[in-house]
Formats: sequence, C-alpha cells, structure tokens
Amino acid sequence: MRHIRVAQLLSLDKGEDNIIVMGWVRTRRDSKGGFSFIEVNDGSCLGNLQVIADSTLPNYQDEILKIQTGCSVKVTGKAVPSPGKGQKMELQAKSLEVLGWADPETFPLQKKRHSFEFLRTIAHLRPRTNTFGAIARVRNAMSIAIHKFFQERGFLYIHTPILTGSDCEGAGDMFRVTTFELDKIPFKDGKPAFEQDFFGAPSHLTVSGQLEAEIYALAMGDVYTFGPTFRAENSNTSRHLAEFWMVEPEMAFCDLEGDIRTATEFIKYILKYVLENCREDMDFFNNFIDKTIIDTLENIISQDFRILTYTEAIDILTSSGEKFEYPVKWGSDLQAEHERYLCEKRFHCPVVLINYPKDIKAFYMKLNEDNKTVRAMDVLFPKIGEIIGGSQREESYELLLSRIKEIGLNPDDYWWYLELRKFGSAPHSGFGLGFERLIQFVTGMANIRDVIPFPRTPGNISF
RNA sequence: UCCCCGAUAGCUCAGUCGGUAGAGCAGGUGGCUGUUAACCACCCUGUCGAUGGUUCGAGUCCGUCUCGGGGAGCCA
Repeated sequence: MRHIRVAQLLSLDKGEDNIIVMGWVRTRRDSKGGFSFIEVNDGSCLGNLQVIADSTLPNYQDEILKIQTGCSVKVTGKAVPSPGKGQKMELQAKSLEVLGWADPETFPLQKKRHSFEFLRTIAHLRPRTNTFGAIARVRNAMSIAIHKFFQERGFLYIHTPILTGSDCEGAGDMFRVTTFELDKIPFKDGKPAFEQDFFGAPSHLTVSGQLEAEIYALAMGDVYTFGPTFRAENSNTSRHLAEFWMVEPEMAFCDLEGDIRTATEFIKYILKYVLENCREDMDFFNNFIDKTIIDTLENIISQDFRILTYTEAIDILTSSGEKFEYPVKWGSDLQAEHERYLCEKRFHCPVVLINYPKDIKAFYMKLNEDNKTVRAMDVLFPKIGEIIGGSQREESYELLLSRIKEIGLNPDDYWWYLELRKFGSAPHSGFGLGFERLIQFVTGMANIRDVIPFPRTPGNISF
C-alpha cells in the first residue's frame, strides 16, 4: 500500500495497484449501471481524482450513496488509465472510507461558483475551492522563487524584528504593542508610563525591516528580508492590508542603477518561475479570472521596463493632452491616474520612475547633485500601481544628519542608523516589494484580500 | 477617512406605479445515464441588513446606523 497525492497519481504513466488516496469530495455522480463517480481533491493540484466506487463495495448503500461535497475520504484501490474523457487516470476503489461527513444542508460550499465576498466570510473553508487552492499553490511557488532568486545570487536571508522600539520609521501609522491592562494604564505627568511597560519604551509592530536590513548589508554585502509588515492606516481599498508580506533586499556597494537592475530581474524571475511551475493553476486563472493574464506575464518577461526620471514623467503628462482630475505639477506626488496613464496608455509596460523631488520622499534617500531630487525608484505596474518602492540610501553622515534635522526628526532616535555612516560607510541601495500585490498581478485577482489566506483590514480580524 | 453603488431563500439574483415576495442553483424524493458545472420531473426554503419616520398600507419613499463593493487618499 502506498499513500500518494492526487497530483502524483494523475501523472502516473501506467496503472498501479494498492494505492491509497485521501482528500475531500468535490462532487459525486451516480450511475444506475451500479457504481458512482466521486471526485476527490487533496490540494496537491487543481485537478480532481475521479474515483470509481462499485455498488459491490460493502458500504455502498449505507455510506457511499450519501457522500456529498465536502466529505473527507480515504480510498484504497487501483490506479488505471481512464476510459472516459476529461482525465488520464482514475482510481478503481477497493475500499472507500468516509473519514468526516459534511452535512449538505449546512455545508456552505456548493459545486457552483460563489462570490469572493461570500467566500471571505468563510475563510476557514475557502481553501477548498478551485480558486483559493490555486492561489495557495501560486503563493507558495512565488515564496520559493523569491528565496531561489536571492540565494542563487549570494544574498543572505536576514530576519529583522517584528517588534520595534522605533516609532519613527516614517512609513505610516503603526500598531502599538503593550502588556498594559488597557483599563488601568499607569500614567505619569499625564502620559502613559512607558518605562513600566514590557520593553520599558513605546513599542510597535514593524512597518519595514529596511533600517535593520541596512545594518546587515553594511556587514554581509547583499541581504534580504521576507516577512510580515504592519500598517495601521485606515485604508479601505482592494490593494491594502493591515498585515502584509514584504520582500526587502538591501545591497552594499550598489547604486540606483544596480537597484533597478536587481528589481527588474527579480520580477521577471518570479513571473517566469510561476509560468514554468504552476502551469495548471495559471491556465485556470487565465480561463476564469483574467483571459489575458498569461499573455500579460509573458509580455513583461520579454519586455524592457521603461525607465524615466520624475521630471521626464511630468513633461510627458503635461504635454499628453490628457484630461486629469488632479493637476500635474513638478514637486507634487503623482496620482493614481497619472501612474495609470504612463503604464497603461503611454508605454504599455511597467515603468520605473527615478529621481523624485526630495520633499515627497523619505529622509534616507540619497540626494542628487541638483540638491532638489533624490535617488528614488518606484516600479509602477499596470492595474495595481506602485509595486516596488526603493532607493539608493544616503551614505554621507553630514547629509543624512541635516536631512533628519530638516524634516524635524530627532537625530537621537537614529543614533545607530547615523553611526552606520560614521564607521565604514558605503554606497548601498535597496527596495521593498509588496508580496500580495505581486500575487494579485500574477493571478489577476482583483482584491488583495483574496490572495492572502487570512486578510487583516480595518474592522476585520476574524479567523 | 471622503465620494458613488449595494444589502431580498443556504448561494447568485429579479421584484414594475407603494397593495405582505419570485427564478436559477443548492437541498429532499423519484427517474435516467462511463458520468464529469451531468440531465428530467416533483417538493421544501424568507426577521426583505438594523432602526426610526411618511402612509390606510413600505422589500419599494425619507432619515440614521451597520456591513459589503467600486473609486479616491495614504502606501507596498
């Protein structure tokens, strides 16, 4: 007896006896010829295994005829080439044991299509659907591809902290972490007495591992982080989560051009990996979610990304003749409609925008010689907008210090970050990529809440 | 957080001019078939999101709230 997964069984090139398969029933069809077809899925692949259960099985009348969508079963039998259409192999059951029943009156999943909104309310059951099974497999493959890409290039995987004492990372509102009883917080001089809290200081969930990654880049060379990130912003969109996963490479002795090269190669590598390793799931997305998704991915792999300076982008937008709701002006941030015009209408490919005005970018970005712009880079994708944000970092102690003061931050809070520029400073660059946004792009899924198993958004922490 | 749209059977939705609700799917029963989103017939299914108001009468009109969707902002 050999327990194998459905994916393995379906790819057998000849029959094999004494096989055990375990999984969940998707549908049952009875033949009055004296047997039933039972389709079993075990998550190993999109396709179901067709099990043939003959009426001579001892529990045929009592159990097998009562099997419904959702039951878990253990099937022992012989894998044989299927005489029917639609599958190469099938399993002739010698025994079929129901491990867990699913009352059809109350089991919420049906054989028909459900809305994603409904499935979100049953996140404990939605991975048993075709779409969410496919997403889980693609998400897994993309995670592996991320590690493969960096490991093949000698990057070191760094675990940066989830809990942070720096409340000034500057990338948005943070979740507070405390062990205080909320109804009896100790106060001192009208403020919470943080010195009595667990860490003895105000503490938060991280909004980025970048600053810590820089520490390791300036010791190990090329490093990357890949982990959860938290933003307490009240964002209610199809592209935002309060908890999401971010990939953040950081490279020593690397300038903005090297940063762009890595980002471009990285994205293409991931897309290629998914197309090569998740063909069945990608065909599914292409058929049922977005009819152009495979073409789109193949196009992006074969195309060069368009690199433009912020100033060039402003010129293109102002001379485009296009009517925008928000005016285009040098010095103000580009709106979603502007980014969409560049990607979708003008260049029909991903666009890399560089050299943004310093006032609309973070303090740690390296100042250009013009003293007005910084060595920033945003990678803009059609439909989903900004997917990567990165920059060459300011490596000059004096310039970084004056930038920190200029925007009103306290240099004491950044003492260790500043010291990196004092002792053996070196040019270095990095970027952050929103993992779920890339999954959205790869699968064609419209809502980011459907590409993470358990989405956290304002007002939603169930499951 | 702002703008727009929506909430009706387990699911997906229709519901006209204000007159106490319907279809498909699912489920049940029977039939049929190496079937494969199976098919055919019959049967069952409702706090019309919550709350207040207008009205003889509200799923329908008005106010408030909750939740969801699309867009915007913030960003990845």
